[in-house]
Order: sequence, then structure tokens, then C-alpha cells
Amino acid sequence: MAERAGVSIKTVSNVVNGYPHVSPETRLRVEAAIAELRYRPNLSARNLRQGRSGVIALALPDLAIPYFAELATRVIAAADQRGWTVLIDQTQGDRAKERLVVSGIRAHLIDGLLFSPLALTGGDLAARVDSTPMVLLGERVGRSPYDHVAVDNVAAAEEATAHLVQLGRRRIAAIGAQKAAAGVTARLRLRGFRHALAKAGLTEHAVAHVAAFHRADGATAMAGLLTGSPAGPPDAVFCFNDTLALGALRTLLARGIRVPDDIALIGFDDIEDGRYATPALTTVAPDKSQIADVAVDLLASRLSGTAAQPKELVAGHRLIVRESTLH
Amino acid sequence: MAERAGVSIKTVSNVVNGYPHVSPETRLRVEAAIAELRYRPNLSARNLRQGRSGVIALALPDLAIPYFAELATRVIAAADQRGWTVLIDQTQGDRAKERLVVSGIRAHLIDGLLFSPLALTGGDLAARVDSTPMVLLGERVGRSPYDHVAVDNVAAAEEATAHLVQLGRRRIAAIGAQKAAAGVTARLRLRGFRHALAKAGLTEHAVAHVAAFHRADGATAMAGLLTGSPAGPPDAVFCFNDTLALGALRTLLARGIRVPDDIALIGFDDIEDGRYATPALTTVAPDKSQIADVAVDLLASRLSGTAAQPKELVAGHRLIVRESTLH
DNA sequence: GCGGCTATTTACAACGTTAGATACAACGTT
DNA sequence: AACGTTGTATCTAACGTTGTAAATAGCCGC
Repeated sequence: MAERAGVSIKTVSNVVNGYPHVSPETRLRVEAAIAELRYRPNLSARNLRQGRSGVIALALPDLAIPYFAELATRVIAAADQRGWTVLIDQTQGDRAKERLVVSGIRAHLIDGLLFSPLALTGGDLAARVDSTPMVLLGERVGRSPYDHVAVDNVAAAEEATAHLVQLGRRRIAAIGAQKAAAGVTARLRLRGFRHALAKAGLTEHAVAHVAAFHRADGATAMAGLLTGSPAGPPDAVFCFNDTLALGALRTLLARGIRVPDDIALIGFDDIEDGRYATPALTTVAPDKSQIADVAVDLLASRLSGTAAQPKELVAGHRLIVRESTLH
Repeated sequence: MAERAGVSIKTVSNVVNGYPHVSPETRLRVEAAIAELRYRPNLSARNLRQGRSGVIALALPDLAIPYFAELATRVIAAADQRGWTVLIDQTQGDRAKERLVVSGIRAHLIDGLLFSPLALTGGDLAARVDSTPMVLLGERVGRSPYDHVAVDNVAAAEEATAHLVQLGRRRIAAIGAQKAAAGVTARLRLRGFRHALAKAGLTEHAVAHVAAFHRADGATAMAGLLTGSPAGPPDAVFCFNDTLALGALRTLLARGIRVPDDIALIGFDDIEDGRYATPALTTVAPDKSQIADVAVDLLASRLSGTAAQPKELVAGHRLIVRESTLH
């Protein structure tokens, strides 16, 4: 211990923690000893004593999915502002792993949990007994008693679809519907898609289902729309996220179909790749920084105990028109 | 405490840790109490007692950069295999932040550190005093006494360039050189590029410098090569990573230049985006899973004290030929 | 039926920190 | 000169866990 400074342990603690009533010379002496002995406070001991760790977990499906990577970047930055460290749990969208995360594997190691579930059901959440504060990212799951941040998916999807209608397209398809109870996001976006078509007095040209929101799924789904539809190909497609759209784009270009001339394409998420695709991808951009900031703020309120009812916050979004829908 | 089971703290500990000499009925009783009271061992206390936390840090520039996101995914998976949790530090490639990471901000919170530096100098590493085991990812930095995993950048860059030569291209340029002492990776790839050209008896057509390895830098650099070069445009370009290449591709397609017909393009990293670009990007694929596995293994040896000399391990790579260089 | 063995359980101490109470000294006031 | 006040430093206990040593009980062979 750094009593090389000829001082009690507590005084060292006081210096380290900036306690005001330490004489300048003592402080200097202690700081010198700290530097000399390369003393580092043991965070485990501090955590034990204080009952909190300064670490939060961010649980998401997979960092290799650009949307989540971009979100994680912002969450880490927001947490950093508060002096928190972020630990990542990848669930692969697997229900068993998601339940594990929610059940509190990391109890007492993390102060709070930011969780972006994919497969979790309302029942899973209701059955949760772990008391670690948790904030959900993304769609609402059941009637869960947890704080929650998401964009208004129905409205956003409606805007995206309306944009296609405004271009004068009439044979409008969607890619990204999901069978499983899992696809809450998909369900909301599909609803928005249908609202917009109904408002415009159009019927949906086709809706392609996918197993996941990956490029490969988008590519396959688009191939299906081109050949499988008895009514012929669509003239515009709303993909429920950007990776689906990039996969679809790939299929179209490979077959010499012009985008947007023959088929207009719009995505969702505004990932970096979409901006540099050719043609650049029109998309709905959720305000990821806002999502991250709000989520971290919510968690902070939970931690300080000042939060009351679970809140459901809506983050902003906006349509970004790029080449894939320019006429 | 779970002495609801009518048993000492230590016995609970013994049950939790699978100590063999616990009678079956006691074990059952304790397990029942644990379930009933939802008891969770306090990891901070355990860490304090045992002197290790089961947490390692992965420090990298930015998760929003696809290569690092893909690498992080694999590191987390590899760490998971060993029961370790991964905490992420984003440095933004900023030297001050990198020094902070290396100096041990997380001392006693993490058992080890996997670090992918960008701006750090050999001097910074030599000045390191923190004793947390560390394994470096990416290029060797100075003559540092640390374990270290990377692909053979010179050889890989040479292969990439040789591939362009084999296509019959003769006006071969590179994008990605860096002025700063920082760009160790860039320097090695540039060296490989020049080796290959020298072997083929060619002179370099042009070498574009970039501030960073982002899409925007690639786009700008390519524009420069097209207009700025007195010798005219190149007929092939080796980009030092895939994001540079995707940026460059965007510039080319926007100007109606055909890839690969007019200009062939090759990247480095094999990120997912490149596979779905049109034309799909030829690239050098480092074995990311191997890098992650080996790095985690190295760290494990350090932690168990069985490691001797610092090791410098070379991960595999291979050329993946796709449309952007097909003739 | 006693000594020595094994199986099971417990007691104690320690990991390094910090909140709170306490000790001490110097000072100005009455 | 006795008093409270203030600033500085120390003392004590506690956070929850686990390694070690020790206690207890049952069992065997003689």
C-alpha cells in the first residue's frame, strides 16, 4: 500500500477521491507516492464497497450487423460521458441467449442493462426476476414494465412508402415481413407500409418474407419478387432495413435492372454502406445518437432511483432521399 | 444471505462452486434456497477475493468501422468460449486515448487487454508501466515486448498487387498511403505494393495519400487519381482496405467509368459490404476468426503465466477474386 | 471400545476500498 | 483560561466472497 507517503489508507482514499479537507502538502506527498509506486485503486474492491461497478451491459444480436455496430458506437460514447464502461453481450437473436441475458447472468457485475431483443417474448420479460435496471432498445415487447426507446416504426414505414407513391410508382412491394412472433419490428413496418398504400388507394404488389434482415435474405427475396410474382415485377420496393435493400440492389444490378428507373428502392436504418452504394440508397434514418443518449439517460434515472413509471420514449427519424429513388 | 437453508455461508459457497464434499440433501436444500431467494453471487466480491474478474477489454478505434466490428464479433465469441466477458474501449485512433488505454485506466477491473492501436508509438509502449497482460492486434509497433497477432501485410499486399499485374494491367496505382508515423499498416502495404511492382518490372503509376481509411477518403483519393495525375488515369488500383475501395468504387461508377473494364479495383479486409457491392469487390481476406482465437489464446497463456517470450504470430490471409478484377 | 480414517461442515481471516465517527490541533471568541 | 469552531487526519467497520484450517460425526479394523 502506498503508505510510502507516511499517511493512513483513508487519507490516500481521500486524495484519490478529491476529498477537500486534505492539506496541500499531504496531497502532494500522496500523489508523489501514487506516481512512484504506480498505485491503482482496485476497482473490484471499490465496487464491492459501493455496490456499483460503473459498468453497464449492452446486449444486442450481433456487432457485425452495421446498424448495431453504429448504435453500439454511440452508446459507448454516451456511456463514456457519464464515466461508464460498456460491456457487450451478443445474443445472435437467439431466444435462449436473450433469456439468459435478461435473467441476470452478469448480476452485480453491471449496474444496468441496455437490451435490444429480437426473439424475446412478453412472457419472457414478465418472468424476469433479476432486479438490474434495464432499458429496452427497439420495439416494445408485450406490455413490459420497462423503459423503452424506439422510433415510430409505423409512421416511419408509412413515410417511406408514401415517398414511393409520390414518385408515381404503383406496383409497390415490400421485403422483410417475418412469420415468427419474433419479428415485432417487421410487423410494425409492414403495418406502416399497408397504411400508406391504403391511404393512396393502392393494393400491395407483393410482400416478401425473410428469415433474417441480412443482405443475403434481401438478395434472395428480390429474386423471388422478380420471377415469382404472377403480376410481374414491382416498380418500387420498400425494404425493411438497409442490409435487405443492399442485398436486393445487388440482385437488381446483377440482372441489369436499372435503379431507380425500372425499380425504385428504399431502405431503413441509414447505415454507412447505403450512402456509398451506387446508386446511393434512399432510407429512413433513425436518430441513432438520440436513441443512445436517451437510453443511457433513462438508465441513469433508474440507477439514481429518480425514475417513476416506465417510460416509452420515441426517438426521431427522417427520410433521406438519395439516388435509389430519384426520378 | 441464503442461510434460509440453515447452513453456513461457506457451504453456500461450496455448493455454488461445485465443491464435491457436500451431502446431497444439503446441496438440494441450498439450491432450493438459492432459487427461492433469487440469490446471485456478488461478482465484485468474488473478483476482489480471487484477484481476477473474468473480464477482458478490447480496445479498438471504432466499432462503426466494419472491419473492427467484424473482428469484435469474433473476439467476443472466442472470449465467450472461455467464460470471459468483453468490454469495449473505443479510441477513435486518437493517440491520447490510446495512451490512456495502455496506461491501465481499467486496472483491476479487467484481467487482460486486447489492443488494436492506430496512433500509438513504440515509445508509448516502451513507457508502459501497467502490468495488465496485453496482446496487440494488428501491426507490430516498435520493438514492443508484447504478444502480437497480425497478417503478413507485406506479403498480402504483394499478392494483391501481383494479381493486378497478372490481369495485364500496367498502370497500377495505390490508395491508402499515410504521411504520419502512425500509419504502420499503410507503410507495410505500400512496401508490398512496391515489391510486387518491382518484381514485375513496373513503376508505380501513382500513390494517393489518405488521412484515414474511410469511404470518404477513398472517394476523394480516387477523384484525385483520375484528374490530378499528369500521366492520366490508372488501369488498376490497390486500395489498402475495403472501405477505401468502396469509396473509390463510388467515385468511378458516378463518373461512368467501368469496373473492372476500365479500372480494376482490389481492396483488403473482406468486409461484408464488399461482397454485396456491384461489382463485388476483390479483396485480401485476413482470417479474422483466427486472429481473434489466437489473440484470446495468447492472452489466456499470459494470464495463466505459462507464456514465456513475447510471441509474434502471423494469421493467415487469402486472395478472394470477385467481379472488380475479373476480366 | 479405542485410534485413526473419511466425509461433511464451519470458523476465521483476508482481498482493498470507503462511509462515518472520532481524535487532535490550531484558532478566535468570550 | 475555558470554549466552540474549523480543518485535517485516523480509526473502525463493513461490503460478499473463498482458501485454509479446524471441528464434528460416522465408520472401519483391531
